[in-house]
Amino acid sequence: MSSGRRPLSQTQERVLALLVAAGKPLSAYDLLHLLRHEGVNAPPTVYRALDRLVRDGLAHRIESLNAFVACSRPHHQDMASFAICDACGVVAEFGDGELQSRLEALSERTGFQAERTTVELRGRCAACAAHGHGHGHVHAH
Amino acid sequence: MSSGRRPLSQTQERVLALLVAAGKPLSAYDLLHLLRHEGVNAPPTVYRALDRLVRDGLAHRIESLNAFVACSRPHHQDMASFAICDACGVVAEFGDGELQSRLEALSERTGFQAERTTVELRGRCAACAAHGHGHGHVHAH
DNA sequence: CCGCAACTGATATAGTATAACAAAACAGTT
DNA sequence: AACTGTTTTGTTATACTATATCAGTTGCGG
Repeated sequence: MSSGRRPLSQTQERVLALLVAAGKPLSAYDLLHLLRHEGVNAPPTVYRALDRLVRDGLAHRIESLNAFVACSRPHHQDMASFAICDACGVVAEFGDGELQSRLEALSERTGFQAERTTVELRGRCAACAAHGHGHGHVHAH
Repeated sequence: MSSGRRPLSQTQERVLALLVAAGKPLSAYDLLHLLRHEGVNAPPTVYRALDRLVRDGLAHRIESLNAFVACSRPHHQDMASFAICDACGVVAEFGDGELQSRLEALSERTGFQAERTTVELRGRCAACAAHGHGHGHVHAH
């Protein structure tokens, strides 16, 4: 039996590196376009790399954006939550123990067995809220 | 100045009725197929009706499913959270004041101004967890 | 060497969502 | 009734997101 996980493949490394470099969520197709000149031409390749990264906790999927972001706390494997600024696109990842235990308490009460939890706040980060970026929107296109 | 909102249009009523009748999340295209024989032929019609229902708090979007569900507590307008059973497809909506104040406290601390909050638990409801529906999946297609 | 598991390539297709424009419905006002 | 602004709908086209499928490859343990 092999103890540790397999190392990341070339493609997986590249995708992770691009996510880290971006510092913001990228869609699978954003990644695909960035990888075109490196010989990656097909969506499945990107999705498969992302699957692996998400499974290993090195990246997260942001459901409300249909996009992916590098994990900023790869060594923690607790529940991750996200605050997403709709003005500048920055995502802050946070782990909130109290939030987590609150949700676990809810599981106890209701018998619901959670396997995956999504917590996403959409709004304006402190900088953008202060800055008069009151009504902007991020467009990737 | 008109005080109350406009009443729902025919299409909006129909979409809401279908969501209520389903008792589960439906995708926009599920709704579109159900409405074809009533003269609705185009995605935008459905999406526009859904926009209205979501704006008014009569329906919610489930981000992790790309689907929509009727609000089970239309008179509350506080934060809604969802527990989604991946075995039977049932969605339980709950409002959790403590969860909400926890997230508001986080806003205070960080200066992040949340406009919209998504909380979604994916897993198995009590019935399915007990029942040995340990590994099933819901497929609409 | 063999077999297994993971990864990739490639093509096709399915599923989700919006842009843009014209037309009609409706409420409130003059 | 005519005017105005807003909302809704119709319609066409398109963009964006994601997976199915099958064949081929690579790496590693037995």
